[in-house]
Amino acid sequence: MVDVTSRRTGSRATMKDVAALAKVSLKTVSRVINEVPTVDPELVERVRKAAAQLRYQPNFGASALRRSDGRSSTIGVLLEDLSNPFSATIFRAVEEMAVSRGVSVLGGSFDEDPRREHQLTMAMSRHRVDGVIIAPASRDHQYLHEEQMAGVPFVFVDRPPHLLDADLVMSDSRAGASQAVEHLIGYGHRRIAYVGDLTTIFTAEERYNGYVDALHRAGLEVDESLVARDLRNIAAAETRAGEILDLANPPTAFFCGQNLSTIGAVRAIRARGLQHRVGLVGFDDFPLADLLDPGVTVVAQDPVTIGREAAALLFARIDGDESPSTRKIVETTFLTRGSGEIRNVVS
Amino acid sequence: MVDVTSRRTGSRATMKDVAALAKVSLKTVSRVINEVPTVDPELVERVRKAAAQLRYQPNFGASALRRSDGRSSTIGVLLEDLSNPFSATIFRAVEEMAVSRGVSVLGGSFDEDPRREHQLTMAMSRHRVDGVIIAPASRDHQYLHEEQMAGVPFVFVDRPPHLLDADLVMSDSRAGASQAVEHLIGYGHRRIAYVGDLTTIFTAEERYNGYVDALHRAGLEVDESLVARDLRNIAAAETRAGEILDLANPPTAFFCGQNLSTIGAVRAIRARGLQHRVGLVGFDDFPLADLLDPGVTVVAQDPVTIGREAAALLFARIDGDESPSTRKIVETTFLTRGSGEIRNVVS
DNA sequence: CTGAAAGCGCTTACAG
DNA sequence: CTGAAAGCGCTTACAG
Repeated sequence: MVDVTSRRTGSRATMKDVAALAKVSLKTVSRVINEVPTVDPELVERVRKAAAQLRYQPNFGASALRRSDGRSSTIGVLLEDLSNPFSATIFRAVEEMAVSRGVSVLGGSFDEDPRREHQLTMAMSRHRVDGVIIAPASRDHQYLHEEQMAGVPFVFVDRPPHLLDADLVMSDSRAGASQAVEHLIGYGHRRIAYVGDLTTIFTAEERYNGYVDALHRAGLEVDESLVARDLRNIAAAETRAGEILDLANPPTAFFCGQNLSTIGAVRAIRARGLQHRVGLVGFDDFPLADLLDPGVTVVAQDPVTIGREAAALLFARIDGDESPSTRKIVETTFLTRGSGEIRNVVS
Repeated sequence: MVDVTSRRTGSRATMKDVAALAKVSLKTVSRVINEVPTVDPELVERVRKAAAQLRYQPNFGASALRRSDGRSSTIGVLLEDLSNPFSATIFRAVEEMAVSRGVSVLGGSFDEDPRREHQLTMAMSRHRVDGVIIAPASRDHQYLHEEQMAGVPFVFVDRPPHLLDADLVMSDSRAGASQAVEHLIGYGHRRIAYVGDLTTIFTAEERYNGYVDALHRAGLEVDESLVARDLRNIAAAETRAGEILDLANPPTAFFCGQNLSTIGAVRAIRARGLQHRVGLVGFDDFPLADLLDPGVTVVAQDPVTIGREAAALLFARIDGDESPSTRKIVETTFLTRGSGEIRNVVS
């Protein structure tokens, strides 16, 4: 049985304790723990036994403090919102690569708040992380230059660095958005609404630009009454999409710049029973999009690849890669499921 | 403009540097950084200025190494799968409380692999985290007793500790499952299938038990041909649910023990066009469940409250609360949306 | 209110 | 192949 009365003693075995038990020097214990090959096998055995007996766990912090490379075996992954499937999938992809290297991951969410970005990156600095993967909320990243100078690599995901030289992995938002809108135009739509995220977000801006590009290329004007931006969440998107649907001259289709915007628009459309009459294409896929009626046509991003590529870049930098910074574009995939293939029969 | 050529110098200001610039002792800098009130305001000002000028960031690792409480300002949050909305929501709830205390969060996913649980908890130990919130994959947690003895509190979420005395926050799976099955029985169903997660998972077991309880209370027997367990993902659940639907004597309703199982069953039912004829209630809510046709009736858990309560407990323990361990049950909510209110017209 | 010395647990740099 | 000394950046325990 377990002794459940004694909650804590506060003691932890150190290398010194292991050395004493194994009757070797502290330095020999250090060699064994760090798997330095030039140690007498018999001593290795003694140290291993003593370490196991004392349940010795090395102290990463103490180790990092003294070692020349200062490695903490920790990285930071700071994204928009870890409970959004896009961020969560990137996080998991990074986590897999980190675990395989024995590296732990500090996670954080910005919720589009630049102050929180500063707060969390500062925390990463204080923890002396070996590197950071970041989807920034702010639009000025000069302040991270200090960290880079101190040897901490940054890999940006989903949004590019501004006034900072750093690696980047993201989707081609503008092209993907254009493709989506052209698809709707191809189905006869001329009045296409736009519902999107905060305009401070680079990708939201790009997706709006892609929407405008496609309209212009088709000789169509942007009708401001059909444009709803700066929508932070599903509820806001639903409300604004509803208002647009209730216009005297409503749109025949929607392009939505982000997964929460899409879900909000879907709700507004369904609330009015228009889901089989109003076209819809969303940017970024989401779970169950194919199970709705109609299925939701989307420009799917590939967050697994984004996360993997970002992690691969980060660990290469941590391992000493000093080559010029990279800008990696991950392909989007157009998934037709029904909502984007509703032909306009009005005009 | 930013100098983007120099990638790193490797240098970081230390307290010593700040002390030299401010012309005070190292100890005075330490006092200012730690906001000890008894420092001459003029010296505080000088130190603050010097620290800002040198972009000084305290080294948490070095601080933790020397301080008597050994605090690293880090906690671990180890869950089943951070990309599942249930885990992700718990993580975010914990993150909020941690950020407000200036604590960073190490995140990890077990994917129901006990070896990974050992690996990640060992990593937490090496990072000397101040506490851990854990939804364990293993069924024997004696090995964590060492950590507890060293003063690291553990709060279990979703699954209870076994052979270990620790706090717990979870839903009442058995009661919630019973309620769901009784609901289906109330709509005239007698042949109710069960589709659920790995039997090694405590909650999966409990939800199955709740299913059996409800059947027995209604005088019904468990028909093994209608029971599908140990399903790890949506695809497996879909396949098995489909096989059950294709039986010569199929069920008239499903109870599903977890969100991925539910989604798999929904897919199988829809693939056969039976969504308005076969009843369905799932355990654990998921995004868009209300937008499906019919909406999916669920026993909703409250991961926000689970996360908050777990974090509150953990931080209380970190702050020295030595009271006996707590077992906190968070209420589930029954959400009727249509799929569970399909009346059995067959028998 | 301020500071010089010692030491947290480990790795480095060196000597044997 | 092994070990004694010094030091990473900070806080403690103490003296003034």
